[in-house]
Amino acid sequence: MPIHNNDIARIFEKIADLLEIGDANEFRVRAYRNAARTVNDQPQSVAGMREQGKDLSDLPGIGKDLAGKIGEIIDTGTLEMLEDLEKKIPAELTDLLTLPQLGPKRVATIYKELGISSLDELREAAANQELRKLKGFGKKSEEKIREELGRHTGEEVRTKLSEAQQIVEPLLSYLKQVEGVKQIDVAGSYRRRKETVGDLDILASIKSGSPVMKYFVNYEDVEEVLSQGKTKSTVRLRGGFQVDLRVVPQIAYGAALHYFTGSKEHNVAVRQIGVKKDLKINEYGIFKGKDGSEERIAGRKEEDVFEAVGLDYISPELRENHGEIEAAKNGELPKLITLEDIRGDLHAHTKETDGRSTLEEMVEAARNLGYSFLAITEHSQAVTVAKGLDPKRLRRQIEQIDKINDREHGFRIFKGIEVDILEDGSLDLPDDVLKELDLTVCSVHSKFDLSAEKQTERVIRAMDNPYFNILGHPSGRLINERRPFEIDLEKVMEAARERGCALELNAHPDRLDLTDTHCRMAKEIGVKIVISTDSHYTEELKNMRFGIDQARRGWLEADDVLNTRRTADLLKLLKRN
DNA sequence: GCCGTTTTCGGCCCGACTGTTTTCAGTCG
Repeated sequence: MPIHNNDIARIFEKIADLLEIGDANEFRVRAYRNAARTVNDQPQSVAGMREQGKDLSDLPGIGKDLAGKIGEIIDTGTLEMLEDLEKKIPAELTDLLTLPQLGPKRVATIYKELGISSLDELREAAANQELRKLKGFGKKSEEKIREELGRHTGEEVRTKLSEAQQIVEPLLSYLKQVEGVKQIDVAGSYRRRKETVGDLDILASIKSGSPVMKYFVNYEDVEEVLSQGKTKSTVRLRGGFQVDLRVVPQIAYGAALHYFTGSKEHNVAVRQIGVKKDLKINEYGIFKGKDGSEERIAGRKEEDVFEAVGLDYISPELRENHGEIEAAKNGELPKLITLEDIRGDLHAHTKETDGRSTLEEMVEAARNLGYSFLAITEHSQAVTVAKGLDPKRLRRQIEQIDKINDREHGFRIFKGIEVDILEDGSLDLPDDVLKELDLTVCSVHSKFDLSAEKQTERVIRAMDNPYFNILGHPSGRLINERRPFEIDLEKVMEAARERGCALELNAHPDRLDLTDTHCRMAKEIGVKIVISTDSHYTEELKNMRFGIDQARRGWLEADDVLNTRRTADLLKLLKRN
């Protein structure tokens, strides 16, 4: 069985949890967590890297010891150290850590004093009022734990960015209207435009006496106030979404915005540079000098933070400590793509198949977005549930588009198709109809369960067809719903570059397929990307924004993306020889 | 357990809020 990066990461996380419950050195614990993150963030399989003879201890936070442990996991599927740990501390105890209120210290107490190691036992003990007798616990803690056990599902839920946006926007405009609110922003992973967000961090600066905290905890969607202070409150909204509001003085707003935007790893790295320059950086500003004689030197603007440590301004999307700090130091940050760079959309459906808008409506909507082109790419015949097009119906659509194009000025409808890649790697429509099109989006919609080797072969064989232009939603994943299918995207990207094919970054917020790390891999390999919405009705064309977010997280520039080109240049690029 | 132009030992980011305390530990981000 191949060992995936997240198999390794999970083992390291488990070790970190168990070590922490066992009261190990906190930095040793952190080393395991860092390693888990590093491994998870690799776009390539770490097992594959090792097979190619790469030295894993070159990876950040992986030293000789952890490189050896990774090797052991790859070879044996497990780790002796973990098994030894589990002999001393029940592995189940880590389930208890998933409850808010319970950290390693209290879990250890519960285990030592009451012999409890599972959620069920904990539920019983809470019901029998045994927890409140423990040192460091009381009636309130016990009640909270009981409550949390009631709602506990066992799985971490991260909300899709698009859903978070629907929650944030009304809340933000509500808070903006409160008297004395000067500045307000959403920070955290939402501001970094991560594809999913855990909870929301809102930051505000106010005139003294502003009742913003009171308004916040009384917002109509608040289900429970989890904590409330002068500068920080936390609430849970109906539906379970957790929101923090932090209030900081205007003079520290920039420092706080940087601090709360994160990521944590990025912040730590920036602070470390600060420490070397004898600077203390926290959410209140940037301070020079030793304890006791500190002098604030900046913090009003976010730019101040970067300037103080000698870095170019780093866009929130890049702040993951994935090399952006080094790039900023050397003036080598990418000039990230923006929504304004996009000249059109290359993946859209209409009523003719499974869409909900007509061709004319889609074209009008695209024009209203300021686009110069829109590709109509219906499903092909294999996708029967979507009434996919056979050659005859596709030819009829081609004629229809030609007619509209004849009377359109300054706008071009591209004749396209989203053609299925069949199991044997052939395309679902014959070449003699594909050659009449401006472009093809080629997608896998069936046989998701092939081995990585077979799936990779299937897709690359499809690319051998000279009419293959763009690989649609390359991994097939649906966020929180369907895992990506097994495929070696590195090989696929190399094959695509050699053949002059592009990969789609599907901008639909449920897909966002490619991931940010894969976008970056594409850039490094030198294969071009197309950002498309896969719209099924006019309103969805606006999802381009989420694709741009993801592309920026993947370090993409306008030049890396084909649908930033002028119509004529793009048509030329799409012709393969 | 990692890391290094303060380099092989000794650091490793730092503050708010809560509950249980009676001056602070634990949790969280």
